[in-house]
Amino acid sequence: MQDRNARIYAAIAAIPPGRVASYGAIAARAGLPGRARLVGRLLGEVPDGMELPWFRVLRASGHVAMPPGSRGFREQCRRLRAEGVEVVNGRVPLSRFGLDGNLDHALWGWPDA
DNA sequence: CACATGACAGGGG
DNA sequence: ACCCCTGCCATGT
Repeated sequence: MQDRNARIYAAIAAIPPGRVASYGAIAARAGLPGRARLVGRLLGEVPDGMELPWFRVLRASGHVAMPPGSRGFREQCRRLRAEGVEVVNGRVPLSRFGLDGNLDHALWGWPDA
């Protein structure tokens, strides 16, 4: 059970800077296909201080998942732009920055393939 | 124990 | 491209 969370965190930590991934993609890479919601629930409970690139996780549509205008929303957009990711109206062009759905899988440098 | 909720996703209209 | 509905599943009432 706890091991499950660890794998999800690992999947998120593996997203290269300047790129983004969807909740579903993270769940899949963590060996939990179809459990995107689980990933979202976990991100909502990331203990302060835990170092994790949570801001690189978006909806499958490329949208930032938090309520537009909310504190977290702005924080996420800010951090993404800080590393060169383009955010337009709370949305990121997955065609260019997305890790899933493209030919960029080679960039996921983790232990499987 | 039944029911509502949620940082989700995919398919259809 | 947007809205709605359905499938999912852990938590909280």
